[in-house]
Amino acid sequence: MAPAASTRWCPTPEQLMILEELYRGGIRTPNSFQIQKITNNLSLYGKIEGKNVFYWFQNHKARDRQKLRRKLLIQQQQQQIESPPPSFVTAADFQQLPVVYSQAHSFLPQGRESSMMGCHGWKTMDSSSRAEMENQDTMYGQDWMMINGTPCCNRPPKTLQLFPITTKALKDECATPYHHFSCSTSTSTSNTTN
Amino acid sequence: MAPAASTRWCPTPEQLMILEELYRGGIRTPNSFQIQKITNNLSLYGKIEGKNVFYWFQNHKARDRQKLRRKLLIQQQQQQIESPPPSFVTAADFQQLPVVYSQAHSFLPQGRESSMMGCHGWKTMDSSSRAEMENQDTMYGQDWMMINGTPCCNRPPKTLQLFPITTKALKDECATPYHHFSCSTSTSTSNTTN
DNA sequence: GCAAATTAATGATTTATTCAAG
DNA sequence: CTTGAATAAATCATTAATTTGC
Repeated sequence: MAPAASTRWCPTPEQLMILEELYRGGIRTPNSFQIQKITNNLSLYGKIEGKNVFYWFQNHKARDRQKLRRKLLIQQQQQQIESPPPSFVTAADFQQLPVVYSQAHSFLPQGRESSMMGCHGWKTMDSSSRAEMENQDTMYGQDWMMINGTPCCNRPPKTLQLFPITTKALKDECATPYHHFSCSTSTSTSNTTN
Repeated sequence: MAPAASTRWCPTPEQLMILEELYRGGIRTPNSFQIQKITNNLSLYGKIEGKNVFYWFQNHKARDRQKLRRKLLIQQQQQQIESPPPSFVTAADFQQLPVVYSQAHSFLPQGRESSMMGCHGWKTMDSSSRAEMENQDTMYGQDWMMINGTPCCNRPPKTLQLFPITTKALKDECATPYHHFSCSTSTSTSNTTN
């Protein structure tokens, strides 16, 4: 019997160490280029794919936030113990550390995570790197795309041979995606009927 | 000045029609293969990328659910008007149309959307197609990956030339992803230190 | 010591929200 | 207002730690 290869990525200590350093360095939501590079580099230390890197940052960021939220909640509760609540609610109650994020975030300003971004270690970088990094953050990878909760590369869509007018055949094809799967990358982007 | 090409995908009527038919046909969360095929096919009718297809199904499904939820809420409210609430809660209250989905779904059985799946048009397909389709639903695309909320393809990670031991250079590289970006696809998957 | 049983971490997916173009 | 795009939160699922009884 085969070793039944592990179904999920298991980061090596080296990989983890580097990822954490990058995180501490301020990287939160790496774009396609960054992920590709990180993946390439980390592959020196063990098998790894881009999606592993993507998920790692996603999860790490989320669980950091979560940890912080809990901490704030506890602090809040502590405060409530120290100073018993007033007999009725005052405006001041809403100017304190505000409830749970999941309840409060709909009130937050503009930027999705403007308050979260860059609260770690930016200062440890020289300003030029930082500038480039921030520039990166406002860029979105436009040549990558996400699929099924799994992503995929944006190769110029290749037209299938024999695509029928009716959608019947398409449905069938989608039901049995194993057949007819070719991979040539001809650049026939002839349609711009947009 | 260039026409400043539209920043987001604008589906053509044909594309929309096909997507909707596929949706009615039961497709909800197409996997990588399906998305690739659909994309290829739809590209006959206008420019389109895989992520457009991905997002389309994502949004369509979500907004369908949303619509349904609202409908149920209204129904519920109607019922409350017709028959005024009992003086206290009875078991029967929990056997009726159950509150808002977002509140109720944590009580649902196993499958993530077992109740949601297949409530549209499965019966319009012959059983063999349906079987294949359902089989598909349990499969995950393993050769695609997601990036930045954008995905990317799983080319075997190519090791960079000159990757330093320290992460300093990696950080810099990630900050300036424009340089040193090469695209050869050598299959050097030599690491399995898992 | 050492497995089976529990629990904690964390990788992977899906769903809910939000932003913003048109 | 509708809807494409993107991100955050919630959830699932597997692996690692840890505990427990022997």
